[in-house]
Amino acid sequence: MKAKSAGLKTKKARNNDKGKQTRMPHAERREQILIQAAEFFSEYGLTGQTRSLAAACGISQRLLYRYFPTKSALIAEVYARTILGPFKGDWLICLSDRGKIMEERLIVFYTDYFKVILTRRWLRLFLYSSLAEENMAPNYISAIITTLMNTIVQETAIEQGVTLPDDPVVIHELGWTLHGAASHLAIRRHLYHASQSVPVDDVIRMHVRAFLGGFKDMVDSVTRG
Amino acid sequence: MKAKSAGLKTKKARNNDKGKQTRMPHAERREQILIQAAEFFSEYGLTGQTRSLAAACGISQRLLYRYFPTKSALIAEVYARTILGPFKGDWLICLSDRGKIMEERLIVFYTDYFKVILTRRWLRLFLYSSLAEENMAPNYISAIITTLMNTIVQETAIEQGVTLPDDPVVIHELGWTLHGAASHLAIRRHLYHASQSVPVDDVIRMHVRAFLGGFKDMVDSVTRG
DNA sequence: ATTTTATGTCTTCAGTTGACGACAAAATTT
DNA sequence: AAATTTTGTCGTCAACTGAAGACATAAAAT
Repeated sequence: MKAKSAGLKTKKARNNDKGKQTRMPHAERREQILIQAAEFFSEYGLTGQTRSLAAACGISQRLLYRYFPTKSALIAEVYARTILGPFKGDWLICLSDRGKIMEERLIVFYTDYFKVILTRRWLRLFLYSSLAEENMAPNYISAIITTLMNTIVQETAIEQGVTLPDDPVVIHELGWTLHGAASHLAIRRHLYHASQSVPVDDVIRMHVRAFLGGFKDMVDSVTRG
Repeated sequence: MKAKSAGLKTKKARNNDKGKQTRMPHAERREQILIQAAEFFSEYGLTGQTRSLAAACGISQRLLYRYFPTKSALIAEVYARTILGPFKGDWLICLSDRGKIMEERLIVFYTDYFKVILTRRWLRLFLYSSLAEENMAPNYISAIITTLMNTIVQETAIEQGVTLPDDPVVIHELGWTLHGAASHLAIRRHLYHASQSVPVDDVIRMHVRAFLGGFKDMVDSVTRG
């Protein structure tokens, strides 16, 4: 059952499909494509076809190439926006605010982080990219995450009066305990479709308390062995 | 620079490429393809091409279709073997062995689990599958993981004299704290190429102690709120 | 030794896919 | 209003891709 020459509608006929086929200013159209592309590639992977993407945008496939020289150039820009864009600068400031107890800081931060970063779209795109290119993901975000981990672990250690080991890699690893838990919560919810019956905020609070409650034992574990 | 008609070697000539082109018994060849396919699809994703896979196997593309009716039938079998195959039945027994303290049981289990299940191959294949098909992964493993989580949380609660909430979903979620940490450790190491300088066993021990040390607080967190 | 069967390759096909030349029309400039 | 530029589409190309027909040959059965 092939479509054969069904694509013979006049331009007017096709315009009727969507109501308006108005000509868009450059920046606006580009924006629209980038937004659609983020959604599209995050769902279907980086191997998703340009024709499907164009259809999703309601434009011809050729038009994509007026705005981006190649498919991978488009993907690179989508990645830069979707993955790197949403990181907030003031997260670090909030995490270092000793006016509040660590539990509150962490709960606030991870609740926000989960909502802003760990969305379905972000996660899927991030995973697709990480799987496809060995060091696309890590190179870009490692600096941010490193700082984040350092701040969290250092602040927690200060609050609990714990002495940290010297090795920065170990400190990093300590922070990943909580960060990994949050990340993996997102993977479960967005990718594995785990039960959503327990509210995210509750689970995050649980993880934060487990982290703080187990922090001393954890540090002991790596300092003594 | 195209190969043009470079594929004109006689069969003998091609045989020399690999030394032996011996004819294999059915089961053996099938086995070889499945092993190569697991490696192949885990590296290049489920969209990896049958021609490349055949090349990796050192056989013609056509031959794949003698052993598997379609590409997706091959993938399904690879998935069943690689993802589901390596689960060990006696893990549950070890975890329930009250002759040992929980810390030891958990360390032994997760060290083994990391080595056996959370390999690069397993992880990548699992993620590719999860991304591609909404509920391929969860349906297959959910039963196993559920039992695992229940056992771990229940045994820990007994050892620590903690009363658990009734909601099975919450209990599930408690267990995922540790399980997610281990899984995410694997993601970091195998996918993001994080530093490997701290031995896996040490990190796992750290996570287990953090889990046990924070368990009471965590349960309090979900029972009170 | 001859027939049969299973293993394996070459070749081709129909549909896909990134990319682009050529053309049409709307918006802007002159 | 005419010329120019920009936005947009159609059609096509060459390489790719899953699948399968036709044929060759090694191993096993008769």
